[in-house]
Amino acid sequence: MSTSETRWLTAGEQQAWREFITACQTMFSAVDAQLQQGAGISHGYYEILVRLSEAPGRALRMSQLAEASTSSKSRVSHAVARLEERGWIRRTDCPTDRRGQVAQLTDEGFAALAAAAPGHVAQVRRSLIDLLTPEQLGQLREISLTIIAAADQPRGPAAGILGCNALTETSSQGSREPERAATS
Amino acid sequence: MSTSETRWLTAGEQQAWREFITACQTMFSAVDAQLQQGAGISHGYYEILVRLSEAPGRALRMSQLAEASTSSKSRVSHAVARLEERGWIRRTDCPTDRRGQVAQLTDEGFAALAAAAPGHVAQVRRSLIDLLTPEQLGQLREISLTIIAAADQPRGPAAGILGCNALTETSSQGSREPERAATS
DNA sequence: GCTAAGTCGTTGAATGCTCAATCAATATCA
DNA sequence: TGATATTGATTGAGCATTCAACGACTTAGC
Repeated sequence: MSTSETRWLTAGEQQAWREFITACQTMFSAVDAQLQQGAGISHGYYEILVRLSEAPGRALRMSQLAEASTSSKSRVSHAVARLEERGWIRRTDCPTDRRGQVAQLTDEGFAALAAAAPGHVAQVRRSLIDLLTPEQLGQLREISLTIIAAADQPRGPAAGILGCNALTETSSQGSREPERAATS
Repeated sequence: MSTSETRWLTAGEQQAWREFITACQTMFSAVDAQLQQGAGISHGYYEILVRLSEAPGRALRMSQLAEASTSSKSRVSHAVARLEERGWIRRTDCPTDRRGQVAQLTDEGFAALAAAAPGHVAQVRRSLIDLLTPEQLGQLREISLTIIAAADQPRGPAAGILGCNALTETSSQGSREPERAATS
């Protein structure tokens, strides 16, 4: 509700934003398509299987699984239900908390994951890793960590005198055409 | 079908990949949430409106709209149908090709976009632009363009002697545990 | 001109995600 | 202890996206 003037994106910022979106779209759709084709599974489901496979006993509480795969409880609940139908995951009652459920990767699930992994890794190389120099990979890591850190502590409007904008020059273009500033 | 050994990701590569995924998830979900809350619209739909707003006459053929928003014809078809129900887009027959349809942003649609833009831009700043130094923004652009370019010409297995992997050291860890190599 | 092939766009089914509502079990606290 | 709040997880409705199939039209080749 603040009355502050909108700081529209500069041309360069806008380009960066749009190119970034396009890159993500093409990359993730390629990864998704490969997994769908090679393993009949979406990337989201694949992540769930991976997190389980890495957990002790290949088992996790539903909440922990949700957190580990950075997704909602609801999503995990639905997904695990589907994966249970396939026989890749088994759900059991948690012994220490009678509200809880424990999702465990079955041997079939583990085998399916092991079968899917090589094709997926190859795709990840093709779509990202092998495209970048080691320097670029480091830069990307740095950028990713910055984004994640900012999301973890979403500081409100008052974040010190300079706020989080200290590094960027204000564009202050006045009121531009909405077309040019809508950013995507 | 090739019998080549899988080149698993190194620890650093794996970290980079996962952090990148997490960053994208958190960032896009924040952007999506803001748009949903502020304008009752998903980011995908917002993009469609933006592309139309930038087109001459605020109108585009369905196919061009699909291409401009890097999405499938089917998706655009469904989305435009929904946006037409809201009165934000109007569909008319194409005068030069009787198979074609032209989607045009209505005044209501343009007004809705103009109303949504400031909040969206602010969110994009908060979630990405203002978090990065100008150098980092440049690096991100470079990386994005590389990814996009690679997707445009998905060269087959034979891409010259060195292929596209010339820049990366082979990890060649033998057959690791599937858990450690599945990458997410 | 006529057929074959390709393009434009829509449709419906299947799948996955989000949101709000719900139930059951546990924590909190007076 | 008893009332209330909180947490763990599921459910179902609603919506977006994908995929394959289709109908309509156009283009290319002969």
